[in-house]
Amino acid sequence: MGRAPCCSKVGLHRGSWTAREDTLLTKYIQAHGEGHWRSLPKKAGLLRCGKSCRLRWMNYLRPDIKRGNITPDEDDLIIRLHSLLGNRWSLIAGRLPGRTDNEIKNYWNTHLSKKLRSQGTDPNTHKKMTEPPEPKRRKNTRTRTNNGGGSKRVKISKDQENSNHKVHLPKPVRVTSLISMSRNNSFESNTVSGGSGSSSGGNGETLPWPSFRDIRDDKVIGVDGVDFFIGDDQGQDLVASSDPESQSHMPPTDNSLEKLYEEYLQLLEREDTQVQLDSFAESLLI
DNA sequence: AAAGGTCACAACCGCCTTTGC
DNA sequence: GGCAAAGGCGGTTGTGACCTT
Repeated sequence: MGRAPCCSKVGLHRGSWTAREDTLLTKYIQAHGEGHWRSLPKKAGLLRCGKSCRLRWMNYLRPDIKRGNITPDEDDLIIRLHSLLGNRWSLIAGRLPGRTDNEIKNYWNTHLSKKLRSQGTDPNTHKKMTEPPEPKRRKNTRTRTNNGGGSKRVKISKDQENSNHKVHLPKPVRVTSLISMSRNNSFESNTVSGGSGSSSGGNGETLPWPSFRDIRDDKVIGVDGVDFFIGDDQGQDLVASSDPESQSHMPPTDNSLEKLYEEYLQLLEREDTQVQLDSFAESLLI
């Protein structure tokens, strides 16, 4: 039996959010905090589905969202993480402070998958494709202006595209300060094909990634002396964040990720890969 | 200048997981 | 243990700006 919809859709607004709706939602969350999404729209005076409110907040209105370019470093990290985690966008986003899963997912679909293909790499398997990449379709020199609404463009010259430096003008920051917010991320699944059954999950290939346990309780796990912070790290780049305690919750450095990734790759190259990876995974568990 | 195509991204949808009773 | 509500996730779609012809 199917579940009832999260809310009655009769009479609810859909589509793009207006500035007024954003303001209402922001002010309500400033006053009452996140959560109780189902009842939130009514209390906040919004004619929106609770899920829509949550999505709008998580992907756009949160103050800790990093606006602007995805840096080459982030670019590289996304590719690496995707090779390990597959289409687990929330997990990937969890390692990129200030970035949302939706943003990374979109960025992957529109930029990185094409980039990998152009390099002769299958974006699903991250393996070299036997066939040469399809000839490039015409490439636009286009203008993008991003003022926060819908799809706007920012000018990208051909030189910029070739040099792989995309230009994303900062999206407007609508909120200056808020009560501390955190996202719950979970590392509960250890396979790419696992998790949501509805997910096509890339190639369905099982990746022996360690089962990072639920990270709602912040944990630090160590591998060969390298500690990995597992937990709420979203506040790292918060401009408005002045909470020293939250600042102590630092995400892993790129170096630690690099090290973990290198170790993972080494295991993949060994003959007894599965056994090694299993023990590798176990070593990450507390 | 107009039409059609392309692209990027916000938002939606449906399913799964977690939580509380 | 079973059920329902709530939260969360990933895939997909809709929209509008920009580009090419």
